[in-house]
Amino acid sequence: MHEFFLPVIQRALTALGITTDKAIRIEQPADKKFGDFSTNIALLVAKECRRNPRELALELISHLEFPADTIANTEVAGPGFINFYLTAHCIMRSVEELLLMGDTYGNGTGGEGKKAIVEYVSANPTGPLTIGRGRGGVLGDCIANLFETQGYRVTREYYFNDAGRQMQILGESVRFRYLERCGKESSFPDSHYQGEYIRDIAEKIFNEKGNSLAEESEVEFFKKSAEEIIFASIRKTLERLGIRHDTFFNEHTLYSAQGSEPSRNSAVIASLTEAGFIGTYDGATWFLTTKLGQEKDKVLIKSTGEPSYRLPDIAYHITKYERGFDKIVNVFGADHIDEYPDVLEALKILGYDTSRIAVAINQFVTTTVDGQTLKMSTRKGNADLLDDLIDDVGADATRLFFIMRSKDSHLNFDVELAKKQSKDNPVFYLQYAHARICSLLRMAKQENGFDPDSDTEHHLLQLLSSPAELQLGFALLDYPDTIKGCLRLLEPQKMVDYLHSLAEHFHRFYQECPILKADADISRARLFLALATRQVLHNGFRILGVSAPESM
RNA sequence: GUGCCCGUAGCUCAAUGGAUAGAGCAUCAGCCUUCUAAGCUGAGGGUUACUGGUUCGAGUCCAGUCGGGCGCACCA
Repeated sequence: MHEFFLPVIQRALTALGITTDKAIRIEQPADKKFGDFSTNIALLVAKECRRNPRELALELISHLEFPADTIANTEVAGPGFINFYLTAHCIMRSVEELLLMGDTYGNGTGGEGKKAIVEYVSANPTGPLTIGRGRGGVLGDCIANLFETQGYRVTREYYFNDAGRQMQILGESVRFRYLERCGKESSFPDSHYQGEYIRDIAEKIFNEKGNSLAEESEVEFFKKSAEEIIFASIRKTLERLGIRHDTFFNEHTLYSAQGSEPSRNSAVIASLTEAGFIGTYDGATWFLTTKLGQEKDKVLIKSTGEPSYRLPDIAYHITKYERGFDKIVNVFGADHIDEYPDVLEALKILGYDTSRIAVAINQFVTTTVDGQTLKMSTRKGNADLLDDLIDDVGADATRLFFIMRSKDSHLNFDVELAKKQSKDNPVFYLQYAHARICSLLRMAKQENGFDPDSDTEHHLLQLLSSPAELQLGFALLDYPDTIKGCLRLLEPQKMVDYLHSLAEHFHRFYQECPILKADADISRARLFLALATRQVLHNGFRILGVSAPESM
């Protein structure tokens, strides 16, 4: 609805000869007695105009010109708010349009012709996915979905490294377990991966190779096998949540020279050297971030000659620019919080427009079972596995629980609650609304021959006028703005809240307004309203990646 | 010590600088001979951790204090 009000208010301001750099904002008052929509523009500009805000608001009102039969009333209230009340006609007209748009309702055009990349999960294949990773995975997936609604061509990317030290340790861990399996003495180090899955991998190798590798001192085979097996399991887990990446970017490709061209890592060092931000001391090559006011310089190439993770990270981001992405979104957990500012600084120095980059950081997940908090660590092998959680509570609850809290808040995942097949579980409240509508439509077809595909007299909606009907209709109009709000903040949680409140409006409407038992025209009008609600629930569920059950 | 996040009802969490701080769960009281009661209606429950500041207006912004989480490697 923002698009509806903004130009009208802007014209009124111009008519009064007021220019301001303050953004006009349209908000929805919490309390309906302050209107369906409201603006504080008079309060904002009053000062610079040296005017009384109320008087200014009154004058503004007289210059507002809305299309016929859309605004029932405009008033000035409080210190100078301007409150607007929509007509029933306006609300139901919009619901009619919604029905015509169907699956595309809520979509925008802001991203047409643009490319976006969303990078998420990006776990190295050292072990099965943990619950903590799941939160970032679902968050990233939803963000990608949100960008698609605006017309962006979205690439979902997974960045990984199969060459670092952690992978080496992984290989060694498997080798130790394998030797144990062969009946040999092995002193498994505390520093290595303790998880049961290491034994499973060793077992698998033993079953295929017997003890033929017992004398093998090279760890390479064990590492490679482990990587393959673990990666397959990660992808399988993600698939269960409906998360599919388009591209898997191997960090190691940044290390090797391309024909006569130097490696991407070297190219970064060369450019940063040219810019004067590279120094060498203590046997290492440093990014001179102290020049940018930071406390310490950051190592780009270790004294061993290997790049630290920062260098390929910078090189990696350059590829995102070179691949032509207009919007670059990175999703990661709070433990990587210190990582990206250096990357941004380097990109800035190298002349890249870092305003294209948006970073979504999700805080940690603590899992509680029976009120007990579980602490996790992949290394120690006592991690909560994402797979186990999905087994326990199902994919829908897993996804919804991960995004029903703001990404900035520490998520308390109550496994007992998510497991409950009862109304305590918020997943059911949303899905129930959808199932209820489907059931209603089935019955309408059976008993009254109502068929949404051929029955298109949507104008009957104009017959509806009760508060429950209008409030539901009004809630439906919020959906497009909700998407935009989610995108602005990279925060799908707002969609969960919105859908919850939409479901609430529907249930109230359902309670108060007989649908199949009403007079023929009213009955059809209410069916259209229910149909529109189902459409919006359906569209919203698709963004969240939650299923829309037709019966429960 | 320092960087980032958080501190809001008994619990889990909302609230683009706006008007009387809201939901769910839990507690209590109502609503099914009627389209799915996995629902609806109502009640109680708050010094928004604390202290200052900015402004017409602060849970929100700024400074400080106190608590909790996560980082602070020549690991990723």
